[in-house]
Parts: sequence; structure tokens; C-alpha cells
Amino acid sequence: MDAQSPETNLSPWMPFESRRRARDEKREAVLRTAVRLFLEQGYHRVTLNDVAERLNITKPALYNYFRSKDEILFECWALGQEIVDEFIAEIDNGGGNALAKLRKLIQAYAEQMTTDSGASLVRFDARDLTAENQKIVRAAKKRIDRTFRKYLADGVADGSIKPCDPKLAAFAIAGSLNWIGHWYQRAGAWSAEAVASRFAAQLTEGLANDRPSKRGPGTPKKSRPAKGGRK
Amino acid sequence: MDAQSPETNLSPWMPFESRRRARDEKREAVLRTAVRLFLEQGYHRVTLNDVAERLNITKPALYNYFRSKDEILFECWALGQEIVDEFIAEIDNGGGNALAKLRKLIQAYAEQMTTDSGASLVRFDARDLTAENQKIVRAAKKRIDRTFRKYLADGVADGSIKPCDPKLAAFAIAGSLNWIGHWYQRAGAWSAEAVASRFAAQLTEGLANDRPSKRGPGTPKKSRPAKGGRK
Amino acid sequence: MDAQSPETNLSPWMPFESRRRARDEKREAVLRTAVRLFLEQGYHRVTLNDVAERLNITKPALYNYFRSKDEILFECWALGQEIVDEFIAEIDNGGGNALAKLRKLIQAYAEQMTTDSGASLVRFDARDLTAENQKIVRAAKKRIDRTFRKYLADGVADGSIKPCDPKLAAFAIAGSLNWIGHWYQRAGAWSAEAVASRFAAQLTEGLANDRPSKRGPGTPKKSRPAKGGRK
Amino acid sequence: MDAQSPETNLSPWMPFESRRRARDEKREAVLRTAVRLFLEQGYHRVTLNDVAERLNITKPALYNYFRSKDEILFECWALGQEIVDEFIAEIDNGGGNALAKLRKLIQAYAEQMTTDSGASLVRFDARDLTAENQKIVRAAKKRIDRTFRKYLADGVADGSIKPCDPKLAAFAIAGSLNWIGHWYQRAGAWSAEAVASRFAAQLTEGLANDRPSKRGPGTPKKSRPAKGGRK
DNA sequence: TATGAATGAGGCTTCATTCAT
DNA sequence: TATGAATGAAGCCTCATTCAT
Repeated sequence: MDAQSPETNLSPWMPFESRRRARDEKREAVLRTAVRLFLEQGYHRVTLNDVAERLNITKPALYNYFRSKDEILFECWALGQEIVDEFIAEIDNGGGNALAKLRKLIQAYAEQMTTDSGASLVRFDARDLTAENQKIVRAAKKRIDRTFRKYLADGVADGSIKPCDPKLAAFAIAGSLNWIGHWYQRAGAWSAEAVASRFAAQLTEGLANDRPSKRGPGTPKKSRPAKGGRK
Repeated sequence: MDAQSPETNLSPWMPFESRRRARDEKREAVLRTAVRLFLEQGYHRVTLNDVAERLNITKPALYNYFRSKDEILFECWALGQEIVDEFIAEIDNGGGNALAKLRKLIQAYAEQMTTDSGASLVRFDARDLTAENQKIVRAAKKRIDRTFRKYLADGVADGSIKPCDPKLAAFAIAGSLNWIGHWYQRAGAWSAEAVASRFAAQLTEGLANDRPSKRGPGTPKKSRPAKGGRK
Repeated sequence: MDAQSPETNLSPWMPFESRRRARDEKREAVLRTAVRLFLEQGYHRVTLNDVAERLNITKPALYNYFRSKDEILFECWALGQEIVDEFIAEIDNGGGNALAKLRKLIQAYAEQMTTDSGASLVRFDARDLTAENQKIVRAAKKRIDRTFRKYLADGVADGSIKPCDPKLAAFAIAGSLNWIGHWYQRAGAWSAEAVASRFAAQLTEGLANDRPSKRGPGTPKKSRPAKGGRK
Repeated sequence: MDAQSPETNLSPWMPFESRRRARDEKREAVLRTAVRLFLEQGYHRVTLNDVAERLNITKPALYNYFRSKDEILFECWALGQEIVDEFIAEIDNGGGNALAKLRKLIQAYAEQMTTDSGASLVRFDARDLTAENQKIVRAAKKRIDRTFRKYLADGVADGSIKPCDPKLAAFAIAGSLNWIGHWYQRAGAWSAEAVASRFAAQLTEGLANDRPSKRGPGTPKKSRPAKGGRK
């Protein structure tokens, strides 16, 4: 508490520590505000003044945290992408067959789409970024795409998913999910989780292999697939 | 047939006719060029100079055909919407049960998404338009959405489609389709028709009612809820 | 009417004659319309399109009658100036002492100010004209000014007007009169003539010499109203 | 007085104070420059570049102080109007009969007309302003007009002014005065005060009641005018 | 003579970014 | 670190004027 307190010993460091923390907090505050505005009004209609104003600071102050407007945009995007990368890693390293993983991925991705940082991923235009950052974004998008395709291909291979073109199927699924970022409103009738589980169910409904190979993995939901072998 | 041909009689009007035709052709040329550029680079990165340059005219010449940049954007959009409205009307008035209609709609909409004018519908940002035009766009989008929902609801009612939430299902389908406007490249591996029919098949795969009620449609959801009653 | 009619004899000329007349009429129509618009909205806010539109012709058609927008402005002004020059000449050559002439001038000028072509003289900005035309305008304005001063000086000399600075008095009078061009509305309560005679009376009221030298001219208003009681 | 003077105590605020002062000074500098240019060349011929150039700044810098070109025009006008409103209030609350007040008003107004800010009042075109600001200008003009009329009417009532139509007389006087704003040149032969007093004398010469009724001023329309003329 | 179309010139305004304080 | 002020770079739009028909 007093000058002798242990903390005081670190004092030469503390200011740095706490300053850095303060700085990071402000940085994040800027990003949160920016995401909100970018989503509400669109990147090009939002001026740095708008962002600053909503934060009760002045425009040049923003340059203490970011080097340019498009860097802010990029960081907004990165915030959302980070989460996606995390749950992809988690699912990827987790258990379950391909279909199960796909379901988990859909669920997680759908939920993410209902958040600001998730919507950023599909509503921001990468062409507003530096060439360099565009590459990063494209790589990330490809990563996501490949994950979807991999689960689909794996599923077809292990029999949990009906034969299909993984590429096209991935596009179909991704489209449905990305679209959430455009229509979902926090004020709407559905909770994020509800939407996510419905999508997980619905989007895999047509894919699940009702008549899996003998003892194939899965034996999905429906017992007695009935005769109607689909169409 | 010779110099005295009937057309020659109309010659006094020809200049008008042909001028008007020329005008309309130029207007359309402007729109085609604009759509292309807007899709390639994004509305805000395209200047009217860019558009004019690619047409080998000067910027102010554009104002002979349009009153403002956002009017051009709107007309680009309208071009695509017109087509959608047309095939919706056609399908709506055509035959087939709800599921069949839904398939036709998906097919047509998917094909449209592979064209420039179709992609316009989902890649342009309505907020770049006049408040008035925004209303028109919103109304059109609602029209499309309602059509999807109607077919789904009708299908559930007539038994051709498995019980499901039409609103959510419509979102899922629309998302998949709209997404085409973002990834489809004319240079890609698939033809527009191929993509469209695959989507029509895949997107309805999970919806089609495998075990329709004995005597044709018309014993919708209610009777014998059965176990499969989703949720 | 037929080939033998007297007019036919002149036929080689007639077309010219009538054409010229038609041309002049159109020219004047343009000017009338232009004056109106320039007064209503101000020269810079009126486009040649506005002028053409109100005449039900097209913009380039105007160039058949005038070489430029500022030429139109100049001709509008000239129309009004012509009238002023005329009545100045008339008054100048007419009879009466200096005070009488001054009154006549005020009356005529005031009336002119209530017309469109009169208002043009004081509401158009000469700086919108060619350097050359500006000179013409300045010369005309000087002409008017000199006339006022001359009558004043003459009046002081012949005793009909009280001693005063002719320059300043001319400015005062001209100001009052020019101002009419700004406030007078044809729809107002006063007729042009009424305004004019009131101004003629009022503006000379303070100038008329009540105690003229011996038998000087004018024994205005006060003592023994006499016959000269102005109208 | 010395470095420790009270002002020094406020030093922490000085930066703010001085900045604000600097800002205001610059704002006024812009206005002074703008008025000058607008009067010299006319509002439409002056570009913001011209204004900026003469101030040795760049065009967009002007937008730190004003929101638009027409706002600058309005503020120029307001600068002049403020002065008028002030001396009107002063005269109105001051002593003297109506004729005396009228003289004071004429004198002050005439002097004002010889300044840039005074000339602005009559040489700027209100139609260049926002609809909203046009209203303000019109209201101010009406205010001035009413003051002239009131003094005239009061003077007629209290007998200090000869019977006359206050409306018309006000127009005549205002015209003379406003005209000063068009012809007066600082480089000319007359000082502002000289012009003003001559005008005050001359314009009221014809109005002053030479032979007021024996007892008490005028026996105009109102029977028993009493001394308490009006108000 | 009249027109539709086109153009050159230019003006206002916006905004991301920098800089001195 | 934060700010007021300034700037450079554009962009949209307007309009008088010209030209081919």
C-alpha cells in the first residue's frame, strides 16, 4: 500500500504495464466502435470523425492506435477471424466423425455470424484493404473454405455423408451461414444459439447418409431409414 | 424492298426512331460498363471517370443519360431485379406443386446469380442509394423473400416438403444462392446451368418429403405428428 | 394570294422581310423571357436551359440569336437603357426650367423603374458583361448621372432650386429611384404612375426654392399656393 | 503588471484562451477578406480559392471555420446587420422627437453604408443563401424598414414631420441611403461623416414641418396630439 | 433553323492524413 | 497522449458552348 509495498518494487514496470493495458483497452474500444459503425453505415460512409466522435475523442487521436483507416478495418476483421480460427482448431482437434465435425463447425460458425465481429467477416470488403492485408484475408477465407470441404470430403469418404461434390456443397453451406451475417438482428425473434442449431440441423439434413455402408461410422439419427431412399 | 420500301415512307421518323434507339443503346452500354466496374472494383472505388473512360466518352457525357452516380447504381440493380421479377411471375403462374416451384425458383435464381446483373442484386449496397430508391430495393428484396417462404409454407402444407420453419429455411436457401454471386466466375469450372441444377437438387434434398402421406398432399403437418416432426 | 398578287411581286423580298421579322420577334421573345428570369432568380442562378425551357425551345437554339449568355444579359439591359435615353432626350429638348425638367426626369425614370426593363438597369451586375460592354454600361450610367446633376446645377443657377451640392443631391435622388426597381411589385398597392408622381413630388419638395430670388421662377407650395401647385 | 500579474495565474488556461482567440481572429479575417472580395468582384465570381489565396491558406482550411460558401456570405452579411441592429436599438431608446430620431437613424445608416460591412447589406443577393438564412435576412430588412416607417409616422403624428405617406417616404429615404453602398468609395472626395450628415440634412429637409401649428407641434390628423406623441 | 449529344473548365465539398503544440 | 489546424488529393456535378446532323 505504501511506498514499500511489493507493488512499489515493480513500480518502474507498473506504469508501463498499466499504460499498456490502458492502451490496449482503448485500442479495443476503438475497434468495437468502428465495427459497429462500419456495419451500421458501411465502411465508406463512416468517417474517422464519426468513429472518434462516438468515442468522445478527436480524430487524430485515433492515429495513436492505428496507422490508417484501413488498418482499423483490418483489425476489426482480424478480431472476428481470430475467433473463427480458434474454434476451427478446437473442432479440428476434437473428436467425432466428419459429419459430427461439420455440424460443430456449422454451429460455431453460425453463432459467430450473429455477432458484430462475425458479421465483419462477410460484410466488409477486402478490397478496402492494403494489398498485403488482402492476401491475409484471402488466405483466411481459403482456410475456412478448405475446412468445410475437408469435412465434406472426409464424410463422403468415411460414409457419414452422402456422396456429393464437396466444393459445391461447401459453397452452399457457407452461403447459408454467411448470409446470417446479413439478416440476423440481435433484436429479432431467434437467439443466436437457436439459429445456429437449426442451421446445423437443416444444412446437414440432406447430407447425412441415411443408408451408411454396413457398419459404417455414424448410423445417424434416423433409425430405420425407411424405404424412401430419398427421391 | 427497294428505295421505295415502306420503311422509306417512314423515313421522316427514322431519325427520331434511330436516335432514340441509339440513345437507349448507349444508356444500356453505360449500365453494362458500370455494372462490370462496380462488381470488379466496388462502387466507391469506381469513379464516373472510370466508367466514362472505358466507354471512350467524357464524364459529363454520362449526365445525358443519368442524373447522378447513385442513379446509375440503381438502374444497374433494377436491370437485374427485372429479370428476377419476371421469372418469379412465370414460375408463380406456372404449374407444379410447391416443391416443384421451389426447385424452379432456385434454378432460375441460381442462374441469375452467375450473371453480372444478378450479382448486382446481392453485391451492391442499398445504402448507397437515395432514401427513395432504398425503399424500392427493400420492397423487391422482401418480395423475393416472401416468394421463397410461400413455396416452403405451401410445400409443407401440401406435403411435398417436410415440416420446417419456412422463414429459416428461406434464409438458408437464399443465403446459398446469394453467395453464388460472390464466388461464381464465368471462367470457372462450372457452367451456370450446372451450378444451378446442382443447387436446385442439393438445396431441396433435405426438404423433400420422403414419406409423404398416403393419399397425396393435403394432409399436412398435423395428422399423426409421427416422430419425425422436427423439433 | 396567287402568283399575280401584288405581294407576289415582292416575293423575292418578302421571305427575307418576313423572316427577318420572325427572327426579330423571336429575339425579343428570348429577351423578354430572359429579363423575367434574371430578375426573378438572378443571372447566375438562371441557366440557358431555363431560358430555353420557358420558351419551349432548346438551349442551342438560343445561339441562333445570341452569341453568349452575357450578350443576352447585355441586350436585356440595352432594352431598358434605350427607353431611358429616349425620355432623357425628350425632356432635355423639351421646355421648362431646370426644376421642371428634373421633375419630369424623376417621373419618367421612376415609372421606368417599375418595369422589367427598367429594373434590369439597376439589378443586373455589369461585371457579368464583357469588358467592352461594361464600358458601354458605365457610359450610359454616367450619362444618366450627368443629366441629374446638370438639372440640379442649372436649377441652382436659375434659382429654381435651393443651393445644394448637385453631385450629392443627384446621388440621393438616383438612389431613391433605383431602389424602386428593387421593391416595386406589379401586384402591389400602387400603380406605377402613382409611385412616380409621389416620388417626383417628394424628392423635389426639399429642393424647390421657397424664397426664390426676386421674381425667380416657381413660387412653390407654401405662401399663396398659386397655380403652380403641382398637379 | 509584471510576470506575476494575475493574468499569469491563468496561464494554464491561456493556451485555450489564446487558441480560441486565434480562432476567432482567423474567422474574422476570413470574413473581412471575403467581404472585400465579394464586394469587389461579386459573390459568384469569387471562388473559395480566391478567398483562401488572399489569406495565404488553402481552400479546405476555410472549412474549419465555415460549413459552406454561402455560410460565409451569410456571416458577412450578419456582421453588417449586427451594427445596424445596435444603433437602431440605441436610437430607439434614446431621446428626441421622431424627426430627431429619424435624422440620427439616417446619419448612422448612411455612415454604415460607407463601410464594407454596411455595403454588404445591400449589395449581396439574399437568394444566394439557404432558405433558412434568407428568412433571417428578410426579417432583418423588414425590421429596418419598419423603423424608418415608425419614425415617419410618429413624426407626422407629433407634428415634427409634414404629413406624408410613411411607407413611400421610407422607401425614398432607404433608397437614397442604400445607394450609398453602391457608389461610395473610401478614396472619394467625401468623408463618411460628411456624406452622412449631408444626407441626414437633405433627406429630412423636405420632411421637416416648417410651420408647425401654433401651440404644440403639428395639428395633424389626430386631434389633440398632446405632447406625448406616441409611446 | 433546330436538335441531341458531347465536352472543357471549373467549383464546392469531403476526408484521410500530418504537424506543431 | 491528445488536439486544433491545415493540407493534398480527389470526386461529383453543373453549365456555357460547340458540333454534326
